[in-house]
Amino acid sequence: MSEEVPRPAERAKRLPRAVRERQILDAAVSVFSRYGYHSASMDEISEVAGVSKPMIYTYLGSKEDLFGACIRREATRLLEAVQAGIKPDLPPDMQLWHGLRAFYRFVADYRESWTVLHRQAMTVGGTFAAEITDMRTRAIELVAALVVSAGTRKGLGEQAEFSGAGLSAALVGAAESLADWALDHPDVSDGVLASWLMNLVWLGFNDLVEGEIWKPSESDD
Amino acid sequence: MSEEVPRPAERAKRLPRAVRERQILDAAVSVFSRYGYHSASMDEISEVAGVSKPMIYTYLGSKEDLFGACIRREATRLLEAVQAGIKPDLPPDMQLWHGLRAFYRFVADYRESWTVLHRQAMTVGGTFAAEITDMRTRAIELVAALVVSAGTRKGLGEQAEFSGAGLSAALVGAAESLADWALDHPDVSDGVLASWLMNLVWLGFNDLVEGEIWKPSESDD
DNA sequence: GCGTAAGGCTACCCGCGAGTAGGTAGGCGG
DNA sequence: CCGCCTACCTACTCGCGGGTAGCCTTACGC
Repeated sequence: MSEEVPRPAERAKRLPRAVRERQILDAAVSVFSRYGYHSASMDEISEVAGVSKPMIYTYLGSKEDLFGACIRREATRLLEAVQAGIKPDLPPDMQLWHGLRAFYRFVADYRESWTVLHRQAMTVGGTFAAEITDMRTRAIELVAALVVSAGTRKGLGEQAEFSGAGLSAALVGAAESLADWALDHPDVSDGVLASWLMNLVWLGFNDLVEGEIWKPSESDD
Repeated sequence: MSEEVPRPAERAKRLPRAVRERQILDAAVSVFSRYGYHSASMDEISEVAGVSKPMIYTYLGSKEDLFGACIRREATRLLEAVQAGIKPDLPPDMQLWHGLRAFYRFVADYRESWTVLHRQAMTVGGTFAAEITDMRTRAIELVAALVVSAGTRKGLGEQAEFSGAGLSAALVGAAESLADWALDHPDVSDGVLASWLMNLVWLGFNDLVEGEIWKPSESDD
């Protein structure tokens, strides 16, 4: 049988480093998103990647390094996706709406990325939690800027700024939570999700800005 | 020195089982809340509890059992705290407000409990995640019932019910996120937190119910 | 006082998984 | 056609931490 088998590329061999790194990161994100940082084993990641364990260590370093690389890649993706969706010269509510749509589109398209970023990254003590918290803080501040901008534009200054940070934190949490909910309801489009949130909070903001506030009907307790 | 030391309870010894179980659970909640399930070691828990490791195993079983016991105790505490705060014969918005206040009071008083329930319980694959998700779902359904009740009371039926589940998920997420935010701002009282949320969402709901809806100003894209 | 059961401990086992040593193979310059 | 560098693997080490075997000791009943 001197005939050479004509398909030597079934299990692709001898690929350039960049390609392998991509494969490894893809596998790592997938495994981390399913099991979380601690329960994920390097053996399983290497298996999913179709690569042996030492490859991972030579290319991406330790488990923590690998996880960091995942986090950073997915965070960048998310950030770029949202920024690409925003049109900076629109009024605040439209900016928020477009940002939300882009966000939900991203979550739907890359659910593993979202899971790793949102759920798993907090479970690794130390650096990554801080990094994620930082990203989240920036998102909150961005939203707060929109809200305050809308507030001052309408003339209400002090109160909007005071409660702005808390409200924005709440809004970001609402958006995240709705994203998780949407994972179980894939038939609901990103436009509908964004609209729900806008209806929920923006009308609330609007009323606040107009000076209408809710307060307990009787001041018992 | 035949004189007996009158305070034999400095390093208390030979305590009844119920007391030890309490100490162990307290220590476990504290350690789990700091490090998460996987990174927490039984050795550290035993050290914090002031008790040796075998005690934990004889009294509370395996690590997973111990964590389960923590989750269940803290969940019960939270549930009872919120239920104690609710007055069932008030109108929906007041019920929600009282529930929120009780919730934020609990989070402030037992921040470790909250951390374990909210952050760490999801990181243990399987049963506990399901249990927590279940609790959360019940909370969402409860809120949804309030919202729909307020909606139908005002005459709007179909639309409120349709988006009710998603909106409630968002609201619960907002409440949780604001709870996390409040952990870093202990000077903000539970009443203020609850009021912020009410202003944010209830006014939004109100507008929805009244038929006023937000929509993108121009239907580009 | 003295048996006995319940409270409590020290000192160990052992599997799992992160990380590595050292060797093989295939392509490319010369 | 030959060396050699780089892609790549098999097969190991080793420490951490969950879990346990077996022993000590104090209080209390009789």
